[in-house]
Amino acid sequence: MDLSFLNEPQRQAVLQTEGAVLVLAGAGSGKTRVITTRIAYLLRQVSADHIVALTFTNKAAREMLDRVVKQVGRKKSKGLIVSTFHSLGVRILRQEIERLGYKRNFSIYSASDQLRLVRDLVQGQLVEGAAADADRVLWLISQAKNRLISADAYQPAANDAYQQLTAQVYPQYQRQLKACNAVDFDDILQLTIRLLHEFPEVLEHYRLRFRYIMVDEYQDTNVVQAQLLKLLSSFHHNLCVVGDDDQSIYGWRGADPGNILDFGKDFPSLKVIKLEQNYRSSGHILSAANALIVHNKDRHGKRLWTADEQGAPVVYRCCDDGEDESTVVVGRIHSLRFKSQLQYRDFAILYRTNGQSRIFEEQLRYENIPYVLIGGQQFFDRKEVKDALAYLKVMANTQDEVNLLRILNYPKRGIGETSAERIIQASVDQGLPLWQVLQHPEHITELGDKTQEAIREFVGLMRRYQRRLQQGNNLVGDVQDLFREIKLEEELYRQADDPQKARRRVENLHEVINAVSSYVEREGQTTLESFLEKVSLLDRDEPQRGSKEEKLKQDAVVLMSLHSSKGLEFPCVFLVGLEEGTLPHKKILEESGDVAEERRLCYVGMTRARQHLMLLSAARRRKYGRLQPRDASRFVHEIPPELLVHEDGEPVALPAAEEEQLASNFFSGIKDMLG
DNA sequence: ACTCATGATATTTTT
DNA sequence: TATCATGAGT
Repeated sequence: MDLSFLNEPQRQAVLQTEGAVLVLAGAGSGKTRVITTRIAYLLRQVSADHIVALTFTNKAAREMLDRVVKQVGRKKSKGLIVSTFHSLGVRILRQEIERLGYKRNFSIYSASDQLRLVRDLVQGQLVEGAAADADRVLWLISQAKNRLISADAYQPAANDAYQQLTAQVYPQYQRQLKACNAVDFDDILQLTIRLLHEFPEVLEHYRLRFRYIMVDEYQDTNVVQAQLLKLLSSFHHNLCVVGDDDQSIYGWRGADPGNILDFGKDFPSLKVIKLEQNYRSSGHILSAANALIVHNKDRHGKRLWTADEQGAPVVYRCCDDGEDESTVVVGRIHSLRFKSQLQYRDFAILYRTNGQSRIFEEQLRYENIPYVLIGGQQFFDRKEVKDALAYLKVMANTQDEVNLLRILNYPKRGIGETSAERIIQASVDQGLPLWQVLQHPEHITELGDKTQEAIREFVGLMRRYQRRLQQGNNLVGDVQDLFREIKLEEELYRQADDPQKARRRVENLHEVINAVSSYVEREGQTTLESFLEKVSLLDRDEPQRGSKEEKLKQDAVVLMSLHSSKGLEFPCVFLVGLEEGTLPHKKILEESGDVAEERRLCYVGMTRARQHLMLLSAARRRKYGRLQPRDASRFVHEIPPELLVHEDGEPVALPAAEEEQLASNFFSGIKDMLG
C-alpha cells in the first residue's frame, strides 16, 4: 500500500494498528486523511464489519465513509460502521432495548419535547427558592446523565434549590419518558451503557465484533462516551483515538478534556503520536495561534509548523465601536476580494455569540454583499416544523404523549384546554395511555357531544393515515395528503400577523415535505420510522436546503459562531468582538472561570484561517441599548506585538497602491471575460 | 380563545 | 434594544 503521501508521524499513526493509540492531531494536520487511510489499511487485514469509526457529527461520518469508499471501493467497505456515537447507540438500542422494558419503536425526544415534559412536571412542584424554571432543571438533568448519574443516585447540594427541584423532577421525568416509550438524547448513550453493563451477553456480542475502534474529536467525549469506548474495546483492546486537546470547546456541555489528557491511565501501553505539521495556515497565522495557546496549562503541548510561506501578517485593529468594526470588516472584504482574487465564500466572520451577527448582516446587506448565516434558530426548532413533525411522531409511536397533546387541538378542532384536562384525568384514573382513552370518548364523563365527536374524528384521521403510512408505498404522498387534510397551511396564514411571516412559515412546512422526499430519494428508505430517526438525530447537515452544508456551497460571506466554525477553514477570517466580557465571555468569568476553554475557542477561530487573519475589537459597544466602554481581550495582549500588526483607526479607504492594484485586476478580469 | 401589554432577560449548542 | 413568556382583559 502506498503511504508515500503521508508524513512520518501520519504514517506511524496508520501503521500502529494494534493496542491503544492516541493521535494528537493539531488543527489542519491532515487527521481525516490519517483516519481514512488507517481504515483502508486495516481493511487489507480484517473484514469491514470488525471495524468501527466514531465521529461527533453526521457530516463528519458521511465524509469519512465517502473517502474510505473512494479508496477501497464499495465492496470492501460493506459492513464498516462509520457513525456518530448516538447513531451507534440507537442502532444497539433498536436491537436490544426490549430488555430494558421499552418497545422497539421508541421515540427520540428532541429538546423541545423534553422541555414540554419538564415544564409540566415542574409546575406540579414548588420548592422553596426555585422559580419554576424548566430550562434550568432540564439542563441539570442532562448534566447528571452526562456524568452517568441515574435518577435514583442523584444527590442535590443542600444549598442549591434548583438541584433540589431537579432531584424531585428527575425520577418523574424518567418515568414519564418511559411511559411515552421515548428516550432523550442523553438516554441514548446512558441506556446503551446500561445494556452493556447489565447484560453480559450483549456486551460479549459487541466487544467481540468490534476488533478495531477509532474515534475522531476525542477531546469532545464525555464520561459516558469514554466509558462506552472502554466497554466496547474491552476484548480486543485496539482503540485509536484522534483529537486535539487545544480544540476542546464543549466542556460546558459535559465534554471532559480529562479524557484526552489522562487517556494513558486507562491504557498503560499507550502509543502517543503527534501530528504537528500544518497544511492549512500560513506561518504568521500559526505563530500567533501558538503564542496564544501556550498560555494554557494542562495540555499535551504541541507546536504547529508549516513548510509553507510566512504569508500575510496577522492584523489586529481596535475600532471605535461596533458600527465601525462592521464597516472595517466589510471594507476589507471588498478590497481583498479584488486584491487576492478571492470569492465571497472565502471570507468568514466569526464571533463568540450569535447575537453579534446582526450588525454585520446590516452592513453586508447595505453593501449588497451576499452572505449566509449559520446557526441561530435551527430549522427543526421552528414551531411550524415541530407541529408538523409531531403528527408523524405520534403515528410512529402512539404512546408519545407529549406530541399527542401537542397536536390534539392543533389546528383547532374543538378540543379545548378543559377537555384536554379531562382526558388526561381520565387517563390517570383508568391507568390507561392517552391514546387508549381517546379510542372511547364516550367513557369520559363530562365531555360534551361535540367534543366527543371531535375526538372520534381526530382518532379516525390518525388511524387512517397510520394505516396508509404502514403500507409504506408512498411516504411523500401520504405526508402531503395529511398536511393538506388537516389544513396546516391555512392555519399558518390564519395565525400570522403579517403575510411575510406566514409565507416564510408555509415555506418551512414545504421544506418538511422536501426533507421527506429527499430522504426517500437518497436512502431509498420509505418507512416513516426511519425518516423520523434521521430527523431526531438532528441530521441537519443532510444536504437539504438551509443546511450548513448547502449554505457553504453558495458564493457568500459566511457568518457564524466560533463553535460552529470548528473543522472548517477559510482563506480569510475575521475574528470580531475580541473584548473582555465577550471573548472571554462575561458569564464564564463570573461562573466557571474556565478561561482556558475561552482561549481555546479563540485558538480554534484563528486556526480556521489559511492566508489572512484579522482580529478586531471595539472600544465602545452598544449593549442592551446602552453604550458601554470595552477593553480589548486579554487574548490580544497575550500574543506578542511582534507577531501582530497593530493597525490603528486609519481611514477605511484603500491606500493608493491597492486602488491601483484593484483597477488593474478589474481590467485583467474584463480581458479574461473577453477571451 | 384570542389579543395586548408588561416585565424579565439576554453564551456557546456537534447529538 | 429585541425577544419571549406570562397574565389580565375582551
